[in-house]
Amino acid sequence: MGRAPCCDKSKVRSGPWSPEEDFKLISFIQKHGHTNWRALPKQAGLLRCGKSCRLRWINYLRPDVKRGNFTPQEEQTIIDLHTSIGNKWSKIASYLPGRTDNEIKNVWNTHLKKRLQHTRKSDVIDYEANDSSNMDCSGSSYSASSTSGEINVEKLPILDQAVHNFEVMKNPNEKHASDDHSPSSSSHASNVSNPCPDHTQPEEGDVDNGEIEIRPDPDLDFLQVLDSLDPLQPTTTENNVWKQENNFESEAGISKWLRFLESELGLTSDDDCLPKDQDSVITATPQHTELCHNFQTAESISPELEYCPVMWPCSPSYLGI
DNA sequence: AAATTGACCAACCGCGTATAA
DNA sequence: CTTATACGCGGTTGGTCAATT
Repeated sequence: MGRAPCCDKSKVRSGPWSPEEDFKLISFIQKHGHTNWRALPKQAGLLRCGKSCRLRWINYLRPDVKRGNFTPQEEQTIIDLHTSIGNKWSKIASYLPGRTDNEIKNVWNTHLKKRLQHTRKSDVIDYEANDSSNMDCSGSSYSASSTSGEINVEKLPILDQAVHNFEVMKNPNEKHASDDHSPSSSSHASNVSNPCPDHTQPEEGDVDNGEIEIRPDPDLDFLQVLDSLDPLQPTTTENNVWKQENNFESEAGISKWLRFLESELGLTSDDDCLPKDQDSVITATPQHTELCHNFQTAESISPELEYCPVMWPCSPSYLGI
């Protein structure tokens, strides 16, 4: 006799999430939070099981989730912690703010494990060739020190290494004893107030004079719009100026942004939601206006899309900080 | 150009555990 | 204390896309 299924599989959808489903989930959690995952799908009007909703939220939709490539410091932290505690992905994730256990697990299985296996083989070859005492690092000798410019923390106890790496991530601007300025860590220097990798950074081919190319794609995923508008994400020089002008470093500034976002997306139905004083007015860049237009076009294509025009909660407790 | 292979990652599955009744 | 329920975690799968043959 097997375990009872968590939900009636015949009545729920599975597979990749559509933008509409994402939108419904975000809207619901914005408004009501997530106290009961099992009841959430029904209340939110989603044909998904609660587990699926939870996973989608935690791994992808959560506002503080960090996307983009892992930094060498993050990879080193994963390696060190895995050496110490094994496949405790959620525990490892707790040392990497914004990273999910699923993402870390994927990175380990697809990149780091293979890299370590390769490095271990190299170590054996080196050992046999040199017949020297290069094995006294007992287990951590295979750390990714082969990458030039890595922090040389192999001499530290494993957990101390992890803590060290964590501190480096938290304070990328701070000078650490063995830090260098390898190209791989240049993102830190350019993102002083936000150590997150810049996944909104235009890639080669998308750039024209340093500006993001606005694609007139009516199906533009609304999350891309949100990302592009997010003042917490480092983007272009123009956006940085925009962020400074609007004081987005403060909670009041973020609140202003959210009001602006609602207004631009046409989510406010009356003047009550609009800024009352001049201090709350945000100046939009042309690309923000364009992106919002794209979203509205996409929304008109999916009329069943239902959005709750509520403020995105910004409190640390909501963000799980 | 078509077929195959491999890498990547989002999502699913089932088990262990915490908690409320 | 026992049982039922829900959540969280770790292992695994399957779809997509790019590289290779």
